[in-house]
Amino acid sequence: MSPSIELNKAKQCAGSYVLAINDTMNVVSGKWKLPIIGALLFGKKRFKELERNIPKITPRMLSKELRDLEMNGIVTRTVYDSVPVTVEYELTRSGQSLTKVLDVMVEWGLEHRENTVGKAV
Amino acid sequence: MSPSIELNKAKQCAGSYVLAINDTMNVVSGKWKLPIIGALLFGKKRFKELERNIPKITPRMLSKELRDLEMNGIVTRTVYDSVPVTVEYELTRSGQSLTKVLDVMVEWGLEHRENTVGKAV
DNA sequence: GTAACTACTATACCAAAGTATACCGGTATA
DNA sequence: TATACCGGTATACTTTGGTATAGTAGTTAC
Repeated sequence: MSPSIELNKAKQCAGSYVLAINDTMNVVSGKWKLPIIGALLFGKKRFKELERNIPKITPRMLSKELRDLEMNGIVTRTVYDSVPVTVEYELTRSGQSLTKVLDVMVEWGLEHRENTVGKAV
Repeated sequence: MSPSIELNKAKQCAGSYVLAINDTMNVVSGKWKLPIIGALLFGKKRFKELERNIPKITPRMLSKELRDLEMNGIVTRTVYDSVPVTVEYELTRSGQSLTKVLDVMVEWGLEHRENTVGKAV
């Protein structure tokens, strides 16, 4: 409940620091995980909805990444016994709390662009 | 100078939001960028020092990633006209400010582990 | 003169990540 | 009976990322 205390602990133990960063990296790395998480931030969605919402993704990748995210506790998969069966994907609390990470990423990205105006290429 | 205002602006414009996240992802993704940045957080270092500090990295990858990070404005490369020539790599202000991003990554990683105790595998 | 250090580069290879295309069984609609 | 939607899977391929191994040019120490 007190993240800054946990953070200080972690900083004193390089091992868990690295472990925690790797956990986070596993969730955000790859071409499609962030687009999928981004789509689900607007609410739960079905497979085909996600496929339509995320340009250029193939069902193979969508399926694979959803399984990955489910195993890592980022999304839940719920099968409804309707006809035809519908499957809904939803972010867990952990998944939703990724916005914290994304927010500082946006913040850093913007600052970085400001810091380097005209210097690139 | 007021990051939260910038952040809100970005949230209203999906385009720059995505752009900013991609900028950040480019800097942290890959197997070696974070280890290199991590090593440089303790102060500027020379090529061989980095090579010794980062287990298992090959000079090819170190060279490539340093060039990458330099082009992206994360590290500076300074050649000293000594004998033999020494080359020092140092984090830019942007590079140093990445700690903000890494800190929330650690924080989220730790929280996520707490949220999912015993649930994985 | 030969061994070792500096900061790399070159070539070839290998493995992971991602793409393309097709297909599956089931249900509903026309 | 044919077509289309649902939630995927199968197979094969390409592209990207990373590894392994060797070598470069210059300098210093023995």
